[in-house]
Amino acid sequence: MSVLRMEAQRHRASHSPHISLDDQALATYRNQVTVGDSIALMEKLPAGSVDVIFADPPYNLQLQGALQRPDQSDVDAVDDAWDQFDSFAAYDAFTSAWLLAARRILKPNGTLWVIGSYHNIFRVGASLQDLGYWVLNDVVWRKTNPMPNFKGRRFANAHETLIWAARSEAGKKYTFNYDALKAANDDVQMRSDWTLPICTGGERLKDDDGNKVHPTQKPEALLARVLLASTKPGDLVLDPFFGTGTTGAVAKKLGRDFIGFEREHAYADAARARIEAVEPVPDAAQSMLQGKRAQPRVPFNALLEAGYIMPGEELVDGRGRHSALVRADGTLASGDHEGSIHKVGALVEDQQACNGWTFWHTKRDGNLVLIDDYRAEIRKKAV
Amino acid sequence: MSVLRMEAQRHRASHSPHISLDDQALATYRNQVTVGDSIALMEKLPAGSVDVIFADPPYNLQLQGALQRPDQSDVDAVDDAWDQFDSFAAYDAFTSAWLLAARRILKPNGTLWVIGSYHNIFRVGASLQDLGYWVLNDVVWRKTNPMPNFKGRRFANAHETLIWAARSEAGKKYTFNYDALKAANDDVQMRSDWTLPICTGGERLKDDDGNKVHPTQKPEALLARVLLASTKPGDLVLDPFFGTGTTGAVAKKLGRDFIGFEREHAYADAARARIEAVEPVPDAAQSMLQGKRAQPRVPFNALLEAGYIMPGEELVDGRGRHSALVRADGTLASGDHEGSIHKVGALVEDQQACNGWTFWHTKRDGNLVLIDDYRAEIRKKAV
DNA sequence: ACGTCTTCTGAATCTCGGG
DNA sequence: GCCCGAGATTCAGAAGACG
Repeated sequence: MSVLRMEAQRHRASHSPHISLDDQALATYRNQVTVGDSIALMEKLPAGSVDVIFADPPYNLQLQGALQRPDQSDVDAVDDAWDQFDSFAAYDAFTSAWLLAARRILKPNGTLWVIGSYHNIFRVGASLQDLGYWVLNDVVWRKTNPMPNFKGRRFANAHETLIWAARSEAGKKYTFNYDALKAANDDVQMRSDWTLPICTGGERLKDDDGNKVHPTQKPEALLARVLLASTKPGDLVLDPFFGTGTTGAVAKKLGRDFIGFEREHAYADAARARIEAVEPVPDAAQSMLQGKRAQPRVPFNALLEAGYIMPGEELVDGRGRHSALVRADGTLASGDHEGSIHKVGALVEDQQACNGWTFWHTKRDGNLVLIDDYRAEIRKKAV
Repeated sequence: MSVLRMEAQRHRASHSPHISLDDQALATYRNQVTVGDSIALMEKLPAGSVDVIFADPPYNLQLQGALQRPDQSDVDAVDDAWDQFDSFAAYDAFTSAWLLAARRILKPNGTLWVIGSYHNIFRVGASLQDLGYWVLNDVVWRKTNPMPNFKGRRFANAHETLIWAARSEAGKKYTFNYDALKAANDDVQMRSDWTLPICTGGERLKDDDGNKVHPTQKPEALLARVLLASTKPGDLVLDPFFGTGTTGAVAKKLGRDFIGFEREHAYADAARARIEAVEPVPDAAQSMLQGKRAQPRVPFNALLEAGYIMPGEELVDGRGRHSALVRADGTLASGDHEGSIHKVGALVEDQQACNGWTFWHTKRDGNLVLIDDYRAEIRKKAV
């Protein structure tokens, strides 16, 4: 919505006797960032007035002590007060309350998005099902550059989960721009897993000291997919945990209206300044949707999983001077040496490094087959 | 476990008075597929007897007999909110019941895997958190070849979610083969998103008419990753919803023991035949890459005792910025600082911590030799 | 200007054995 | 259960430093 349209609407709302109280309430908050408690503010909005709600609620991370990287530097933890809850019960009560308030103001065919991690997303998902929302998809945001697991005790937490739900099972006429998404995705229908980098670089809001303004700012590309998938131009999008306003910035860029509720003045101020600077671009949709088509990484264990190589098989180098046993865990063993295809290659050759892909071969019908050839085949299939 | 070992164990269990009742119960079910109700069967197993549980529970709310109302009446397929809540409640009761039974038989440091989709995974996740399980990761199985969304009204459902949880927050010594996974993944740590094809082709069990035996047979590669990540060879893995026995087939192939519980005779029969045909990988290929944490500890003193380092000698760091005197008692002294190789390393570097093994060097013929190299030699001899 | 090397950082429930 | 001390642990990408 243009600034002119915004002004005109607010003018009507406050001056015309023909405008209902409901419309006035909506106009008060439309394209504004309002500081306050989300639930109390949502209760001021008329029922059935919002097309889409995007919510990035506190995750209830329950972090224990400090965490250090292997180089001894400190990890900047999300230790803010707003993420602290006494118990799962307290978190559930909070979750049900805001989901209930959100449901009242959603249009009958409106949809809700919530993002979370394993700390909270099961609570959120169960709550919204209990309240009558109808899950349409869970969507996985795969991070290209997640924070690693520094202590090597778990899988690297490389994704977050979004739930996309209709207001109710009856709300079957929700907006889903299937064809636009498909066209932007090289004519393949959009899947439930989205591969996107986290928010860094120039997009990340920093204060004067160079510190990040918000600990969990989401990338605009993520919000762009959400809005382009589930809203039409001119639709009204509410974000009850507005933070630094990624939802508002993307909404403005894509010609959608937004309502932002945020408890912290500092975040709200940053969001206002940020959105003010956003220029709506007519063709933003196309550019924002294009995902990167990186060559998929195929690790050695994919060859075992695909059946190209069997555990217990022997690999040899091109000149037949070295051999190694393929173990079921996807590692090699050769004499005293064990490790990845690269490490064992380096060890048997007594070199610092070795590209195992172009070093090791299988024996097939008396011929040597480079394992890199299998990788190429897997890549071909994976597209 | 070999067939011979299996037979021997069952023989002992039934004939020797020295075998406890608990051991007898375990031996009865070990490497067997047992038909019956999972919960009732789990209650027959001794507490704390299972290393890992993998569960692929039913989630179809309407069609499962287990999900009848308490009065045995069928849940009606009407879609009003009350009935929805009713069926969720029934599903939650079922979920809590099997998760509780599973938790009793898990070893204190055992872990649980559950796989599901957005229909049920939020219920499962919330339930297991409520019961005291401690979530370690949620893992996303990205399907390379998912079924498309035919109606074009949602995103293609291209993934399923696994939850990996410890029995409790206290169970910190769960098995996680970090180093093996990393080596098999081209020396990059394994992430929480796994890209694998669905179960098709020759792996998919078909009946005589060419129809698939089980509607949701999981790929063996998925189970292989689960077991390679969280079990050791010889561990005992329970699958309470065994289906056509992917868990058992992979367990046998990788040298793990399994217990399979399945309600349907047809699935159990198919699973038995399938597992019977499985050939375990050779023993040598079953051994897994062990990381540094698994290696025996070598005190610094051992280097002095073995004559690699002499008391009175000087150690230096790699960049030649610090030096320390080796004292006869195996401690270092550097300026005002004294203590272990680690403590003095940290003190001279003004860091919180330091791995002395990879910090200090001896000077030999003008070259620096890392003291960790001496440790490696001692470890090699100790074998 | 250009390429290379170094430094920094991101929603994180992040060690383990012995006394 | 607690406390203490040994010693193990990171990937991608942006930005800055340096030659």
